[in-house]
Amino acid sequence: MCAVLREKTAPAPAANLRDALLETATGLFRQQGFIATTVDEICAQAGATKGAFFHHFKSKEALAEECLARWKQSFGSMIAGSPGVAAADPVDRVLAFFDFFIHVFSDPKQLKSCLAGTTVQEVSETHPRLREAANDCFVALKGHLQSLLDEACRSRRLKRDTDSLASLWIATMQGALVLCKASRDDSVVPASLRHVRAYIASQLEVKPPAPRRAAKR
Amino acid sequence: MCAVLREKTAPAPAANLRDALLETATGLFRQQGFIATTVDEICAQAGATKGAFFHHFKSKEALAEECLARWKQSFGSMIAGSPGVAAADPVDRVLAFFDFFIHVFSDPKQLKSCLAGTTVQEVSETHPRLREAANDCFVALKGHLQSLLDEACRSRRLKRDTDSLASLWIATMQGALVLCKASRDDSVVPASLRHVRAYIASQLEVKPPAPRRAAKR
DNA sequence: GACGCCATACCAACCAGTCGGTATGCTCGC
DNA sequence: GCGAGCATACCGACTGGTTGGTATGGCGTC
Repeated sequence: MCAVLREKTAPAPAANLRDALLETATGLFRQQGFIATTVDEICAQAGATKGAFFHHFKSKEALAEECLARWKQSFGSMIAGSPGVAAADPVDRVLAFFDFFIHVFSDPKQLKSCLAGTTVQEVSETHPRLREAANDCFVALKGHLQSLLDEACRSRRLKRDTDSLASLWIATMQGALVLCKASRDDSVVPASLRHVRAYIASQLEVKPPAPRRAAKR
Repeated sequence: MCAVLREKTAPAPAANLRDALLETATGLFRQQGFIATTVDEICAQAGATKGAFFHHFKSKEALAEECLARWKQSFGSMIAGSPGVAAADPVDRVLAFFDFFIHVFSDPKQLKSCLAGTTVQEVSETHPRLREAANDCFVALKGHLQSLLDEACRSRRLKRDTDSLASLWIATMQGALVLCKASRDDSVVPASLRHVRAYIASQLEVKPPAPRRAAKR
Protein backbone atom coordinates (compact mmCIF):
# COMPACT_ATOMS: atom_id res chain seq x y z
CA MET A 1 0.00 0.00 0.00
CA CYS A 2 2.25 2.74 1.23
CA ALA A 3 5.91 1.91 1.18
CA VAL A 4 7.00 4.82 3.30
CA LEU A 5 4.90 3.83 6.23
CA ARG A 6 6.26 0.39 6.84
CA GLU A 7 9.95 0.69 7.46
CA LYS A 8 10.40 -1.79 10.23
CA THR A 9 10.60 -4.81 7.99
CA ALA A 10 11.30 -3.46 4.54
CA PRO A 11 15.05 -2.78 4.29
CA ALA A 12 15.51 -0.82 1.11
CA PRO A 13 14.03 -2.39 -2.00
CA ALA A 14 14.66 0.76 -3.96
CA ALA A 15 15.43 0.66 -7.64
CA ASN A 16 18.14 3.28 -7.69
CA LEU A 17 20.48 4.69 -5.11
CA ARG A 18 18.70 7.99 -4.94
CA ASP A 19 15.45 6.39 -3.87
CA ALA A 20 17.30 4.20 -1.41
CA LEU A 21 18.80 7.30 0.20
CA LEU A 22 15.41 8.94 0.42
CA GLU A 23 13.76 5.90 1.95
CA THR A 24 16.43 5.11 4.51
CA ALA A 25 16.68 8.78 5.42
CA THR A 26 12.95 8.92 5.98
CA GLY A 27 13.14 5.92 8.26
CA LEU A 28 16.06 7.29 10.24
CA PHE A 29 14.57 10.76 10.51
CA ARG A 30 11.38 9.25 11.86
CA GLN A 31 13.25 7.27 14.47
CA GLN A 32 15.98 9.64 15.55
CA GLY A 33 15.00 12.99 14.16
CA PHE A 34 16.66 15.19 11.58
CA ILE A 35 19.60 16.52 13.57
CA ALA A 36 20.55 13.29 15.29
CA THR A 37 20.70 11.45 11.99
CA THR A 38 24.04 11.98 10.28
CA VAL A 39 24.73 11.89 6.59
CA ASP A 40 27.26 9.11 7.15
CA GLU A 41 24.61 7.05 8.89
CA ILE A 42 22.19 7.45 6.02
CA CYS A 43 24.88 6.54 3.52
CA ALA A 44 25.98 3.46 5.44
CA GLN A 45 22.46 2.13 5.78
CA ALA A 46 21.56 2.88 2.19
CA GLY A 47 24.76 1.32 0.91
CA ALA A 48 26.01 4.53 -0.58
CA THR A 49 29.06 6.70 -0.14
CA LYS A 50 29.23 10.32 0.75
CA GLY A 51 30.17 11.21 -2.77
CA ALA A 52 27.02 9.56 -4.03
CA PHE A 53 24.97 11.35 -1.43
CA PHE A 54 26.12 14.82 -2.38
CA HIS A 55 25.92 13.94 -6.01
CA HIS A 56 22.17 13.43 -5.65
CA PHE A 57 21.37 16.03 -2.99
CA LYS A 58 22.91 19.41 -2.60
CA SER A 59 22.58 19.28 1.19
CA LYS A 60 21.15 17.30 4.05
CA GLU A 61 18.38 19.84 4.29
CA ALA A 62 17.50 19.41 0.62
CA LEU A 63 17.24 15.67 1.18
CA ALA A 64 14.91 16.17 4.12
CA GLU A 65 12.82 18.57 2.10
CA GLU A 66 12.34 15.94 -0.56
CA CYS A 67 11.59 13.31 2.06
CA LEU A 68 8.84 15.53 3.39
CA ALA A 69 7.46 16.16 -0.09
CA ARG A 70 7.29 12.41 -0.65
CA TRP A 71 5.77 11.92 2.75
CA LYS A 72 3.03 14.34 1.89
CA GLN A 73 2.40 12.64 -1.42
CA SER A 74 2.29 9.25 0.24
CA PHE A 75 -0.70 10.43 2.23
CA GLY A 76 -2.64 11.12 -0.90
CA SER A 77 -2.09 7.71 -2.43
CA MET A 78 -2.49 6.01 0.96
CA ILE A 79 -5.85 7.61 1.62
CA ALA A 80 -6.95 7.21 -1.98
CA GLY A 81 -6.28 3.50 -1.72
CA SER A 82 -7.88 3.02 1.68
CA PRO A 83 -11.07 1.01 2.06
CA GLY A 84 -14.36 2.87 2.37
CA VAL A 85 -13.03 5.86 0.48
CA ALA A 86 -15.79 5.51 -2.07
CA ALA A 87 -18.66 4.83 0.31
CA ALA A 88 -21.97 6.27 -0.82
CA ASP A 89 -22.74 8.17 2.39
CA PRO A 90 -20.35 11.05 3.07
CA VAL A 91 -20.58 10.36 6.79
CA ASP A 92 -19.44 6.81 6.17
CA ARG A 93 -16.52 8.16 4.24
CA VAL A 94 -15.49 10.23 7.24
CA LEU A 95 -15.76 7.28 9.57
CA ALA A 96 -13.89 5.05 7.15
CA PHE A 97 -11.14 7.65 7.04
CA PHE A 98 -10.81 7.48 10.80
CA ASP A 99 -11.02 3.72 10.91
CA PHE A 100 -8.27 3.47 8.38
CA PHE A 101 -5.84 5.48 10.50
CA ILE A 102 -6.85 3.64 13.64
CA HIS A 103 -6.24 0.39 11.81
CA VAL A 104 -2.84 1.49 10.56
CA PHE A 105 -1.68 2.55 14.01
CA SER A 106 -2.99 -0.64 15.60
CA ASP A 107 -0.49 -2.64 13.59
CA PRO A 108 2.39 -3.50 15.94
CA LYS A 109 4.76 -3.56 12.99
CA GLN A 110 3.89 0.01 12.13
CA LEU A 111 6.58 2.53 13.04
CA LYS A 112 4.82 4.90 15.41
CA SER A 113 6.21 8.11 14.09
CA CYS A 114 5.34 10.85 11.63
CA LEU A 115 8.16 12.39 9.62
CA ALA A 116 6.51 15.79 9.57
CA GLY A 117 5.81 15.83 13.29
CA THR A 118 9.25 14.75 14.41
CA THR A 119 10.99 17.06 11.98
CA VAL A 120 9.06 20.22 12.66
CA GLN A 121 9.68 20.04 16.39
CA GLU A 122 13.41 20.38 16.10
CA VAL A 123 13.82 22.60 13.06
CA SER A 124 10.91 25.01 13.21
CA GLU A 125 13.21 27.78 14.41
CA THR A 126 16.35 26.94 12.49
CA HIS A 127 15.27 25.55 9.09
CA PRO A 128 12.36 27.57 7.72
CA ARG A 129 12.13 25.51 4.55
CA LEU A 130 11.71 22.30 6.48
CA ARG A 131 9.14 23.87 8.75
CA GLU A 132 7.26 24.90 5.66
CA ALA A 133 7.52 21.46 4.09
CA ALA A 134 6.29 19.79 7.26
CA ASN A 135 3.46 22.25 7.51
CA ASP A 136 2.50 21.41 3.94
CA CYS A 137 2.02 17.81 5.07
CA PHE A 138 -0.36 18.89 7.79
CA VAL A 139 -2.21 21.29 5.52
CA ALA A 140 -2.70 18.62 2.89
CA LEU A 141 -3.96 16.07 5.38
CA LYS A 142 -6.18 18.59 7.06
CA GLY A 143 -7.56 19.77 3.74
CA HIS A 144 -8.45 16.24 2.81
CA LEU A 145 -10.21 15.53 6.08
CA GLN A 146 -11.94 18.88 6.09
CA SER A 147 -13.45 18.37 2.67
CA LEU A 148 -14.75 15.00 3.85
CA LEU A 149 -16.26 16.66 6.89
CA ASP A 150 -17.75 19.46 4.81
CA GLU A 151 -19.51 16.97 2.59
CA ALA A 152 -20.77 15.06 5.60
CA CYS A 153 -22.10 18.23 7.19
CA ARG A 154 -23.77 19.25 3.97
CA SER A 155 -25.46 15.88 3.60
CA ARG A 156 -26.83 16.14 7.14
CA ARG A 157 -27.55 19.87 6.88
CA LEU A 158 -25.27 20.61 9.80
CA LYS A 159 -23.08 23.61 10.52
CA ARG A 160 -19.85 22.61 12.20
CA ASP A 161 -16.42 24.16 12.47
CA THR A 162 -14.84 21.56 10.21
CA ASP A 163 -11.56 23.46 10.18
CA SER A 164 -10.91 23.01 13.88
CA LEU A 165 -12.33 19.50 13.84
CA ALA A 166 -9.84 18.47 11.18
CA SER A 167 -7.06 20.10 13.19
CA LEU A 168 -8.22 18.23 16.25
CA TRP A 169 -7.77 14.92 14.51
CA ILE A 170 -4.26 15.70 13.34
CA ALA A 171 -3.28 17.22 16.67
CA THR A 172 -4.42 14.19 18.61
CA MET A 173 -2.66 11.88 16.21
CA GLN A 174 0.60 13.81 16.47
CA GLY A 175 0.39 14.14 20.22
CA ALA A 176 -0.42 10.48 20.70
CA LEU A 177 2.72 9.67 18.73
CA VAL A 178 4.70 11.86 21.10
CA LEU A 179 3.24 10.10 24.12
CA CYS A 180 3.94 6.79 22.44
CA LYS A 181 7.59 7.70 21.99
CA ALA A 182 7.81 8.73 25.63
CA SER A 183 6.03 5.78 27.18
CA ARG A 184 6.79 3.14 24.55
CA ASP A 185 3.17 2.15 24.86
CA ASP A 186 1.75 1.65 21.39
CA SER A 187 -1.85 1.51 22.52
CA VAL A 188 -2.03 5.24 23.22
CA VAL A 189 -2.39 6.11 19.56
CA PRO A 190 -5.42 4.02 18.58
CA ALA A 191 -7.07 4.66 21.96
CA SER A 192 -6.83 8.43 21.58
CA LEU A 193 -7.92 8.33 17.95
CA ARG A 194 -10.97 6.26 18.85
CA HIS A 195 -12.05 8.96 21.26
CA VAL A 196 -11.74 11.64 18.61
CA ARG A 197 -13.62 9.44 16.18
CA ALA A 198 -16.43 9.10 18.70
CA TYR A 199 -16.48 12.84 19.30
CA ILE A 200 -16.65 13.77 15.66
CA ALA A 201 -19.24 11.05 15.04
CA SER A 202 -21.38 12.66 17.72
CA GLN A 203 -20.82 16.04 16.10
CA LEU A 204 -22.14 14.55 12.87
CA GLU A 205 -25.07 13.21 14.87
CA VAL A 206 -24.20 9.60 14.21
CA LYS A 207 -26.15 7.45 16.62
CA PRO A 208 -23.73 5.55 18.85
CA PRO A 209 -24.20 1.81 18.37
CA ALA A 210 -26.17 0.13 21.13
CA PRO A 211 -23.50 -2.36 22.23
CA ARG A 212 -20.59 -0.24 23.41
CA ARG A 213 -18.31 -0.68 20.44
CA ALA A 214 -16.20 2.22 19.30
CA ALA A 215 -14.92 1.07 15.96
CA LYS A 216 -17.07 -0.64 13.42
CA ARG A 217 -15.84 -2.92 10.70
CA MET B 1 2.48 31.57 39.41
CA CYS B 2 4.69 29.35 37.35
CA ALA B 3 7.94 30.94 36.40
CA VAL B 4 8.98 28.26 33.98
CA LEU B 5 5.98 28.71 31.73
CA ARG B 6 6.38 32.34 30.89
CA GLU B 7 9.76 32.83 29.34
CA LYS B 8 8.93 35.28 26.61
CA THR B 9 9.14 38.34 28.80
CA ALA B 10 10.99 37.27 31.90
CA PRO B 11 14.72 37.40 31.12
CA ALA B 12 16.49 35.63 33.95
CA PRO B 13 15.62 36.84 37.42
CA ALA B 14 17.47 33.93 38.98
CA ALA B 15 19.18 34.29 42.27
CA ASN B 16 22.24 32.24 41.50
CA LEU B 17 24.02 31.26 38.34
CA ARG B 18 22.90 27.67 38.56
CA ASP B 19 19.25 28.62 38.46
CA ALA B 20 19.91 31.05 35.66
CA LEU B 21 21.47 28.25 33.62
CA LEU B 22 18.49 26.00 34.27
CA GLU B 23 15.96 28.64 33.34
CA THR B 24 17.62 29.86 30.18
CA ALA B 25 18.30 26.28 29.12
CA THR B 26 14.64 25.42 29.60
CA GLY B 27 13.64 28.33 27.42
CA LEU B 28 16.14 27.49 24.70
CA PHE B 29 15.28 23.79 24.74
CA ARG B 30 11.64 24.65 24.36
CA GLN B 31 12.31 26.88 21.38
CA GLN B 32 15.07 25.04 19.55
CA GLY B 33 15.15 21.59 21.06
CA PHE B 34 17.83 19.83 23.04
CA ILE B 35 20.30 19.01 20.28
CA ALA B 36 20.12 22.31 18.46
CA THR B 37 20.85 24.23 21.64
CA THR B 38 24.56 24.41 22.37
CA VAL B 39 26.18 24.72 25.74
CA ASP B 40 27.90 27.89 24.60
CA GLU B 41 24.53 29.36 23.68
CA ILE B 42 23.10 28.60 27.09
CA CYS B 43 26.15 30.08 28.78
CA ALA B 44 26.08 33.24 26.71
CA GLN B 45 22.41 33.89 27.38
CA ALA B 46 22.70 33.06 31.07
CA GLY B 47 25.79 35.22 31.46
CA ALA B 48 27.94 32.30 32.48
CA THR B 49 31.13 30.77 31.21
CA LYS B 50 31.74 27.24 30.14
CA GLY B 51 33.74 26.60 33.25
CA ALA B 52 30.82 27.65 35.38
CA PHE B 53 28.49 25.46 33.39
CA PHE B 54 30.48 22.30 33.87
CA HIS B 55 31.12 23.19 37.43
CA HIS B 56 27.40 22.99 38.13
CA PHE B 57 26.39 20.23 35.73
CA LYS B 58 28.37 17.19 34.82
CA SER B 59 27.01 17.18 31.27
CA LYS B 60 24.51 18.80 28.97
CA GLU B 61 22.29 15.77 29.43
CA ALA B 62 22.38 16.12 33.22
CA LEU B 63 21.29 19.72 32.87
CA ALA B 64 18.37 18.73 30.67
CA GLU B 65 17.40 16.03 33.12
CA GLU B 66 17.18 18.58 35.88
CA CYS B 67 15.26 20.96 33.63
CA LEU B 68 12.71 18.23 33.04
CA ALA B 69 12.47 17.44 36.75
CA ARG B 70 11.75 21.10 37.43
CA TRP B 71 9.32 21.21 34.57
CA LYS B 72 7.40 18.34 36.07
CA GLN B 73 7.38 19.98 39.47
CA SER B 74 6.18 23.24 37.99
CA PHE B 75 3.05 21.44 36.84
CA GLY B 76 2.18 20.47 40.36
CA SER B 77 2.43 23.97 41.75
CA MET B 78 0.83 25.46 38.68
CA ILE B 79 -2.23 23.21 38.89
CA ALA B 80 -2.37 23.48 42.66
CA GLY B 81 -2.54 27.25 42.34
CA SER B 82 -5.06 27.31 39.50
CA PRO B 83 -8.56 28.67 40.03
CA GLY B 84 -11.39 26.21 40.55
CA VAL B 85 -9.07 23.60 41.94
CA ALA B 86 -11.08 23.49 45.15
CA ALA B 87 -14.56 23.53 43.63
CA ALA B 88 -17.11 21.53 45.56
CA ASP B 89 -18.35 19.44 42.64
CA PRO B 90 -15.70 17.04 41.26
CA VAL B 91 -17.04 17.59 37.75
CA ASP B 92 -16.49 21.30 38.14
CA ARG B 93 -12.94 20.58 39.19
CA VAL B 94 -12.37 18.67 35.97
CA LEU B 95 -13.82 21.46 33.88
CA ALA B 96 -11.82 24.06 35.78
CA PHE B 97 -8.71 22.04 35.09
CA PHE B 98 -9.43 22.17 31.37
CA ASP B 99 -10.37 25.83 31.43
CA PHE B 100 -7.15 26.65 33.14
CA PHE B 101 -5.03 25.11 30.40
CA ILE B 102 -7.17 26.63 27.69
CA HIS B 103 -6.73 29.98 29.36
CA VAL B 104 -2.97 29.58 29.64
CA PHE B 105 -2.59 28.68 25.98
CA SER B 106 -4.87 31.50 24.89
CA ASP B 107 -2.35 34.00 26.21
CA PRO B 108 -0.43 35.31 23.20
CA LYS B 109 2.59 35.92 25.40
CA GLN B 110 2.69 32.26 26.37
CA LEU B 111 5.47 30.30 24.71
CA LYS B 112 3.63 27.56 22.82
CA SER B 113 5.92 24.72 23.64
CA CYS B 114 6.28 21.93 26.18
CA LEU B 115 9.77 21.01 27.31
CA ALA B 116 8.88 17.36 27.71
CA GLY B 117 7.22 17.11 24.33
CA THR B 118 9.96 18.78 22.34
CA THR B 119 12.70 16.90 24.14
CA VAL B 120 11.29 13.41 23.94
CA GLN B 121 10.83 13.60 20.19
CA GLU B 122 14.49 14.00 19.45
CA VAL B 123 16.12 11.99 22.20
CA SER B 124 13.80 9.05 22.79
CA GLU B 125 16.17 6.73 20.96
CA THR B 126 19.48 8.22 21.98
CA HIS B 127 19.13 9.46 25.57
CA PRO B 128 17.13 6.96 27.63
CA ARG B 129 17.39 9.02 30.78
CA LEU B 130 15.86 12.04 29.12
CA ARG B 131 13.12 9.95 27.58
CA GLU B 132 12.36 8.66 31.05
CA ALA B 133 12.39 12.13 32.57
CA ALA B 134 10.06 13.44 29.89
CA ASN B 135 7.78 10.48 30.37
CA ASP B 136 7.67 11.24 34.08
CA CYS B 137 6.23 14.64 33.22
CA PHE B 138 3.46 13.05 31.21
CA VAL B 139 2.77 10.41 33.82
CA ALA B 140 2.49 13.01 36.55
CA LEU B 141 0.16 15.20 34.56
CA LYS B 142 -1.92 12.26 33.46
CA GLY B 143 -2.13 10.92 37.00
CA HIS B 144 -3.38 14.24 38.21
CA LEU B 145 -6.07 14.51 35.57
CA GLN B 146 -7.06 10.90 35.91
CA SER B 147 -7.68 11.19 39.64
CA LEU B 148 -9.86 14.22 38.93
CA LEU B 149 -11.78 12.23 36.35
CA ASP B 150 -12.11 9.25 38.68
CA GLU B 151 -13.66 11.41 41.35
CA ALA B 152 -16.01 12.98 38.83
CA CYS B 153 -17.10 9.57 37.57
CA ARG B 154 -17.65 8.32 41.09
CA SER B 155 -19.78 11.32 41.99
CA ARG B 156 -21.97 10.73 38.93
CA ARG B 157 -21.88 6.92 39.25
CA LEU B 158 -20.34 6.57 35.79
CA LYS B 159 -17.90 4.04 34.45
CA ARG B 160 -15.46 5.59 32.03
CA ASP B 161 -12.00 4.71 30.81
CA THR B 162 -10.41 7.60 32.64
CA ASP B 163 -6.93 6.38 31.75
CA SER B 164 -7.39 6.84 28.03
CA LEU B 165 -9.38 10.02 28.54
CA ALA B 166 -6.52 11.57 30.46
CA SER B 167 -4.11 10.44 27.76
CA LEU B 168 -6.38 11.97 25.17
CA TRP B 169 -6.11 15.36 26.82
CA ILE B 170 -2.34 15.28 26.98
CA ALA B 171 -2.02 13.90 23.47
CA THR B 172 -4.20 16.60 21.99
CA MET B 173 -2.32 19.27 23.90
CA GLN B 174 1.05 18.00 22.72
CA GLY B 175 -0.09 17.53 19.15
CA ALA B 176 -1.67 20.95 19.01
CA LEU B 177 1.65 22.40 20.09
CA VAL B 178 3.31 20.57 17.22
CA LEU B 179 0.79 21.94 14.74
CA CYS B 180 1.26 25.36 16.27
CA LYS B 181 5.01 25.18 15.69
CA ALA B 182 4.44 24.10 12.10
CA SER B 183 1.78 26.61 11.16
CA ARG B 184 2.70 29.42 13.56
CA ASP B 185 -0.99 29.70 14.25
CA ASP B 186 -1.50 30.01 17.98
CA SER B 187 -5.22 29.44 17.87
CA VAL B 188 -4.88 25.73 17.14
CA VAL B 189 -4.07 24.89 20.74
CA PRO B 190 -7.06 26.40 22.54
CA ALA B 191 -9.40 25.36 19.72
CA SER B 192 -8.35 21.72 19.93
CA LEU B 193 -8.44 21.71 23.70
CA ARG B 194 -11.94 23.15 23.68
CA HIS B 195 -13.08 20.21 21.60
CA VAL B 196 -11.58 17.72 24.01
CA ARG B 197 -13.12 19.58 26.89
CA ALA B 198 -16.53 19.33 25.21
CA TYR B 199 -16.03 15.63 24.55
CA ILE B 200 -15.05 14.78 28.08
CA ALA B 201 -17.83 16.96 29.43
CA SER B 202 -20.26 14.91 27.38
CA GLN B 203 -18.65 11.74 28.71
CA LEU B 204 -19.34 13.05 32.20
CA GLU B 205 -22.91 13.75 31.09
CA VAL B 206 -22.59 17.47 31.58
CA LYS B 207 -25.47 19.17 29.79
CA PRO B 208 -24.10 21.43 27.06
CA PRO B 209 -25.13 25.05 27.64
CA ALA B 210 -28.12 25.99 25.51
CA PRO B 211 -26.96 29.21 23.81
CA ARG B 212 -23.37 28.20 23.18
CA ARG B 213 -22.37 26.02 20.26
CA ALA B 214 -19.48 23.58 20.57
CA ALA B 215 -16.47 25.86 20.26
CA LYS B 216 -15.41 28.57 17.95
CA ARG B 217 -12.51 30.79 16.94
C1' DG C 1 35.27 11.91 -25.37
C1' DA C 2 31.87 13.63 -22.71
C1' DC C 3 28.69 12.96 -19.31
C1' DG C 4 26.19 10.66 -15.62
C1' DC C 5 27.28 8.08 -11.61
C1' DC C 6 29.88 7.17 -7.93
C1' DA C 7 34.34 6.42 -4.72
C1' DT C 8 38.17 8.24 -1.82
C1' DA C 9 40.47 11.58 0.51
C1' DC C 10 40.12 15.52 2.67
C1' DC C 11 38.69 20.03 5.00
C1' DA C 12 36.89 23.62 8.01
C1' DA C 13 33.65 24.45 11.44
C1' DC C 14 31.61 23.18 15.39
C1' DC C 15 30.83 21.36 19.92
C1' DA C 16 30.80 18.83 24.35
C1' DG C 17 33.79 18.35 27.66
C1' DT C 18 38.69 19.15 30.06
C1' DC C 19 42.10 21.30 32.69
C1' DG C 20 45.10 24.39 34.95
C1' DG C 21 44.38 28.23 37.40
C1' DT C 22 42.19 32.35 40.32
C1' DA C 23 39.18 34.49 43.75
C1' DT C 24 36.57 34.31 47.76
C1' DG C 25 35.12 32.79 52.00
C1' DC C 26 34.58 29.48 55.83
C1' DT C 27 36.58 26.84 59.72
C1' DC C 28 39.48 25.75 63.24
C1' DG C 29 43.62 25.62 65.97
C1' DC C 30 46.47 28.86 68.31
C1' DG D 1 42.59 37.94 65.67
C1' DC D 2 45.08 35.53 62.49
C1' DG D 3 46.89 32.55 59.33
C1' DA D 4 46.94 27.77 57.52
C1' DG D 5 44.08 24.62 55.19
C1' DC D 6 40.44 23.67 52.47
C1' DA D 7 36.05 24.05 49.82
C1' DT D 8 33.17 26.29 46.60
C1' DA D 9 32.46 29.18 42.61
C1' DC D 10 34.11 30.47 38.56
C1' DC D 11 37.22 31.49 34.38
C1' DG D 12 38.62 30.64 29.51
C1' DA D 13 41.96 28.55 26.44
C1' DC D 14 42.32 24.20 24.59
C1' DT D 15 41.25 19.46 22.60
C1' DG D 16 39.69 15.51 20.36
C1' DG D 17 36.21 13.84 17.94
C1' DT D 18 32.33 14.59 14.88
C1' DT D 19 29.85 16.40 10.90
C1' DG D 20 28.24 18.62 6.78
C1' DG D 21 30.25 19.50 2.77
C1' DT D 22 34.11 19.59 -1.15
C1' DA D 23 37.70 18.32 -4.55
C1' DT D 24 39.19 15.20 -7.54
C1' DG D 25 39.56 11.24 -9.98
C1' DG D 26 37.89 6.62 -11.89
C1' DC D 27 34.70 4.10 -14.81
C1' DG D 28 31.19 2.57 -17.73
C1' DT D 29 28.17 3.93 -21.58
C1' DC D 30 26.11 6.37 -25.42
